[in-house]
Order: sequence, then structure tokens, then C-alpha cells
Amino acid sequence: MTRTEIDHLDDGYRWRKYGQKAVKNSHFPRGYYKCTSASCNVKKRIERCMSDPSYVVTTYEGQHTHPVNSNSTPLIPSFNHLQTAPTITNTSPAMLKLDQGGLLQDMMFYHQQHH
DNA sequence: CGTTTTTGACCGGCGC
DNA sequence: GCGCCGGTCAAAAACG
Repeated sequence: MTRTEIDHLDDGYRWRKYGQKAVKNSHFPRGYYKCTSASCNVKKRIERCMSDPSYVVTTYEGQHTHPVNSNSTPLIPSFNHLQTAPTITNTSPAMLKLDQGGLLQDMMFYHQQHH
């Protein structure tokens, strides 16, 4: 459980938002994200601190089972031990479903800015 | 055109 | 059993 001041912090993985709910404690909504790799069922929730909105609590759930080759340097040191993946040059977006290693993520990273 | 975000509905566990 | 609470689904919109 790490705290960060940036809400959409890129930690080297691609996240897909699948829900947002307001919790009782904080008046601010909490976001539910899931890793966009098929073989990697890592979930994380992002919640704001009620007193200080500049602080964001990110709660990770599960462990990544695939390598990461994002061009963005992982800002969280614990992700650095993962190996780098070979570069993939041509891939159809539909192939992402078949992506078992999550190697296609970094090329998808070029096609999207942020969300 | 394909993928992600959005957003309300839906579901399951728990306490009463 | 019912309602609250937290987590997920899914359809449509939004985005590049």
C-alpha cells in the first residue's frame, strides 16, 4: 500500500477502469482498476484521502505474472526487478486478447496518451 | 474502428 | 428476510 500525490500514476502497467463507487468513510469516490493483460489478474483500487485530496491511496491486489516493457520508467521501485520484453513491431489490436505475456502492452502504450 | 471510460444496475456478504 | 455496504458487470458513450 503506497501513497502517491498523482492520481493517474503510470507504474509501468496498463490499467482498465471497471468501476467507481463512493465509500462511506471518504466522501470522494474510489476507482477500481484491473490490469489489461489476460494472464495477469491484478486489481488495484485508488482512493483519495479525505483530509488531503492531494494524497491518493493505491491498494494493489494480486501479483503481476508477466514482464513489463513500458517505455515509461516505473516510478515505483518495487517494479524494477521485472525483466524487459522483446520489442513487437506488428500486431493487430484484436490480438491483445491472446496476449499471454502482456508483451503487447508497450506498443499499445504508443497509441494512447492517457485516460 | 477498436478500446477504454462512464455510470447505474446488479450481486453477495454481513448485521440486525 | 431485509437493507446497507462494497465490489463487479455491462451497455453506451467517448476517445484517438
